[in-house]
Amino acid sequence: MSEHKESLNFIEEIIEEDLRNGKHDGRIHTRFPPEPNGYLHIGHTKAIWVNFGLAEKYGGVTNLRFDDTNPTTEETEYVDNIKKDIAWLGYKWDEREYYTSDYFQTLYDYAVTLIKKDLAFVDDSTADEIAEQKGVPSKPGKESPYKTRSIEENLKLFEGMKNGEFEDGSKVLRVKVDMTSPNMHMRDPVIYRIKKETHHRTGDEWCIYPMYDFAHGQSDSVEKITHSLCSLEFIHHRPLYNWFIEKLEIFPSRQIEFARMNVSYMITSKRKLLRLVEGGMVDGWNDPRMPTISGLRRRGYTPKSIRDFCAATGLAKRDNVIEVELLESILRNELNQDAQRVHVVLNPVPLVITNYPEGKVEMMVAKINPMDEDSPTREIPFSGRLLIERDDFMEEDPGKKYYRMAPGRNVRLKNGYILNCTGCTKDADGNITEVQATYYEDSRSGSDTSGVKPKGTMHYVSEQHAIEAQVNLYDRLFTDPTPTSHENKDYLEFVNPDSLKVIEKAYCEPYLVNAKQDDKFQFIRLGYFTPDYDSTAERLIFNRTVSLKDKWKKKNK
RNA sequence: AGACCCAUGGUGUAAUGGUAACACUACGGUUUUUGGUAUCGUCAUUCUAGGUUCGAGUCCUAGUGGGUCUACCA
Repeated sequence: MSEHKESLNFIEEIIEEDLRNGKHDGRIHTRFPPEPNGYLHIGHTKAIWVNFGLAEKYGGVTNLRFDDTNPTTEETEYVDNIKKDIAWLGYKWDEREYYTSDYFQTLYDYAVTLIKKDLAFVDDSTADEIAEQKGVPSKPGKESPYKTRSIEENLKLFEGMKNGEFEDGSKVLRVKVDMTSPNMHMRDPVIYRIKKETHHRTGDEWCIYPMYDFAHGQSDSVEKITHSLCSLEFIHHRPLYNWFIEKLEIFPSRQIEFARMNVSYMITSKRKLLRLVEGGMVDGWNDPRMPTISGLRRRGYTPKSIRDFCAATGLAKRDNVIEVELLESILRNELNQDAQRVHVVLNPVPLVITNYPEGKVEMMVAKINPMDEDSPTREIPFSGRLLIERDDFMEEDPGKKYYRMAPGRNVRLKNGYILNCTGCTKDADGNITEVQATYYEDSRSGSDTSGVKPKGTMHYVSEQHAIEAQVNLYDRLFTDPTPTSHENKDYLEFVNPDSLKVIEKAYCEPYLVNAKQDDKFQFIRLGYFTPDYDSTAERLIFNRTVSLKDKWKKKNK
């Protein structure tokens, strides 16, 4: 038996080595630390997958921690949405729901410790002055004139800051690291600032708030996080992260950075997404075209498809733009297995079967999901007057590569009969108002003895039995794979004007009256659809999740 | 400009010093009562130049290219 070695990503290798060395007694503990100031999007799913997924794989656990150190931007509403999104993705944090704001007292005490060790000082410089002191990376910075304050004075002033004795912006607490470091984050970074604002959880209890660098790593330590997995843009913070662990002598969590995931035709900048929402280009943060988790959910994406996508795209440190086609492929793959098949006609033209007995109705029995051996069946009404897609008929036969209806052509109706097209009727403007055909009586689906072998198969609905629905045809939001990468062009110029096409009246087979929220359908030959949040039994609304692959359409482009 | 990170088909990820693999895309077949699915095939002198080695995508050096950082945001 040969040992098949599973290939590991670089973080799994680190974890396995730690496990081999018995580090932290073999404990794996990660965290996902969103700031509750916006909605989660496709990019966040990677970080969620990494932190939750890796802990799960190695028998560890993951904390959900809200990094709420900035009262200006954070709101409880976001907390609730973030929890909903993560739960929907299928990850559990049980009772491990934490808030950095829970540690405000601990963090304050840590700061006092640093002051006592003469490693922190209160600085009266303005933000501009501090920036000036830090200078540029290529030249050493200048020391703050306040850096020489005594420990006692610093202690007193910091307490004063805490007690609200000073105005916003008048003082900050800084740590004494290294003003000559080429790493700007090491140039005596600010760790506390005054903000007399109401915090979503601590209210007015505090008026000083720790900065990211003095909150994140320390929270990791407090929670005994073993592996703090974050995206590459934090790599320059790591020396500081480790500096605090060393100086504070706290639990040595380890920060490991990976490349964030970018997806073509999507953007993830909060600010840029906000412009779409505010500009009315989309219908809110959960518009089915948005890359937000709530948008993807409304669009009909499944949690599994998103998790599988994260897994399929791997983990590394190089910049990447993953083609949406991969996401769509994974999605289609899942939906193909699970979706209920139905007949829906989006752009109808009546089809009259001239030799079909007047008033006759037959019920065609069809599998709901042909991919499933034991699929239950449904009944599709068939009659002499049907609706078919306008695109499925051509008055002039375009040649032998064409498989659909044209005068003289045979074509199979899925779950129906084989037809021979005889012609069409047009109105005064030349628009086709009706297509005519005859049917082969012995060609019924399932008991076809006609011997006729048509090349094409089409879907239909019986006109008198059809139910109406609104159908939203969503397409990608941008016409360019990387809309924000163009120096001279605003990304809004690439907003796809055809990203939504609303079909007010589509015609569905009766089976769809029972469509429920979260149901996944394949409209045969058209694509995958799911009921919109606003869909009701009285007024059905379907969103297109993704179209079917269509070689024919592609060929004819 | 300095420091840091990165460099494998169109895209993404593998190959853990032993002759480039997998998935997606694209293109071309076969099958098919969804132009879907399934299935078969085609698409790379591993950024460049030196070096170490019997042997280098992998290790070393230099170069080139791309990214990141220079917030009282996270």
